[in-house]
Amino acid sequence: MATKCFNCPLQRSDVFIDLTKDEMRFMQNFKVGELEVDAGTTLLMEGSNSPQLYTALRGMGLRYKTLENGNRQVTNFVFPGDFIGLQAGIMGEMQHSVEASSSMTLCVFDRSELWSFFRNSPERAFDLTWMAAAEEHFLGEALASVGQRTAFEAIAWALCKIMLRGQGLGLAKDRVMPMPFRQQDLADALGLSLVHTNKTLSKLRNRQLANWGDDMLIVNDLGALADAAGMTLEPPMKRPIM
Amino acid sequence: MATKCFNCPLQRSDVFIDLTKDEMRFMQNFKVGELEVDAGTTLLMEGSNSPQLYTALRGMGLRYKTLENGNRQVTNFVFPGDFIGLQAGIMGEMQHSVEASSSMTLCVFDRSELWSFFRNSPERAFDLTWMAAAEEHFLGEALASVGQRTAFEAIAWALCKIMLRGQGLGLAKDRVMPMPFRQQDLADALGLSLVHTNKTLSKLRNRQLANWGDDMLIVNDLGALADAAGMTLEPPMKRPIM
DNA sequence: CGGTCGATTGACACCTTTCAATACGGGTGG
DNA sequence: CCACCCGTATTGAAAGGTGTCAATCGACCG
Repeated sequence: MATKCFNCPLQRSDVFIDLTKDEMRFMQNFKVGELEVDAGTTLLMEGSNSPQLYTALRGMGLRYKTLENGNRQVTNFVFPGDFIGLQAGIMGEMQHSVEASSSMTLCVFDRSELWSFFRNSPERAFDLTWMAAAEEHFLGEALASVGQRTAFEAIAWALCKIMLRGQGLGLAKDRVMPMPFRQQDLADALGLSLVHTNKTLSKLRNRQLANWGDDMLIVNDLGALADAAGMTLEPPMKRPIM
Repeated sequence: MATKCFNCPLQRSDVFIDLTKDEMRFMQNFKVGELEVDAGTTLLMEGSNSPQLYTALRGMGLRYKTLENGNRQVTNFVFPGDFIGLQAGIMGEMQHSVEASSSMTLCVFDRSELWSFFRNSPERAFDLTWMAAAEEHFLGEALASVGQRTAFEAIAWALCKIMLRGQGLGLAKDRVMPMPFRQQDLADALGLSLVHTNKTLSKLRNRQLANWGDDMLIVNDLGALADAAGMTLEPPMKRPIM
């Protein structure tokens, strides 16, 4: 039985902007169902023209591109509240693939209705643009990390970002949060080799900055980790949710 | 004397979607003036909350972020038709700086009017989202280049991208186009050192793939350059213009 | 004509990749 | 119940791409 929007568990998290009653009704109308997938499932393929859009409700995943030479670039990690398929909705087709890293629950929307956002709900249309701009912002930061940071700093940066998102969503209990990704995923996100990623992770572990293993990430001192990354900790902005 | 929108020189280029008469009127109303700047001028600063938005009419520039350690990451090059300030308009403040690399002419809009796009012109609001999604797409590609390509491939990729944009805009006459950037700019865009960038550029020159010097970029065989980059040449999508 | 900025080049250090091998846990079939 | 296999994590050694340091050069400019 699909969750009703006015009962959306994500709305309880305070990182999301509360929907008005009108918006809630509008979204409920837009929602066509719910999807449960196993870990490893590909949700959207690069180049696909999916008729469906999703909002992640539970679980985690990855966005990635595959290059001509077969290399893979992970462009972002997917967390609850993330909107999936915006590019397909706006530009016609996905520019990257999306895959589930853990089992996931997703809210399913009908892409053909996307236009009605712009016609009938300027606020929701604005939120859509906000999300695209936020993703642009994140990719800019990721680019700066991959381009300008050392492997050690980059990995610290990534783990810090992930922990911050987990905390905002209430996924992190007592400095520990689930992290169902593989080391290869992180390596592909930062443009590093698997071997070097592994060795750098153990260096972070030795220095007691971060401990990732058994699908769990433990960070005792987020400030120290941020220092190691050469970044400044900023409270995440409140964001809209679809 | 400011250019009138219905006389916009960019509309003559066929990479841009034609504006309808209504949209043209709407934009003309939104436009508050024209700005002429010298090379080296900073148009927007990271963190700033500028009351003005721009569309580049002539000239080129760069978008970049500055890291805590002082390193600079160039996130994109600015060409005519690019919209500048969208992030400030949507998210409240700029997440990157924008600087002119050559002298530039810019169309100036009033940021406070941005909301009227969503309220009064769903089509224009959609185009705004389209642009944000396109920038997201580009940053994903750039991330993949920096992360997964060798220095040689990455530079070939970047020069190829630049040449393609120049051709689309009619800036490239007979395989030659103006390129007012410094080698340091390209190095900062690709996460490479200046020295290595310089040596790689001369390698491209020796192999007759690309010749960049004296603010001019010459590419005789774009296909060969794309091959060297390990990328597939795709005709650029038609895009909206603000 | 000295001074600055960008481009160029050589030598050397080192961070990161690649290659290879081992270990460990979970699933599967005999 | 136990071999066997597969995916993932881990570790060591060696090769190599890229960064850093330093010096030179040409063009432009006050």
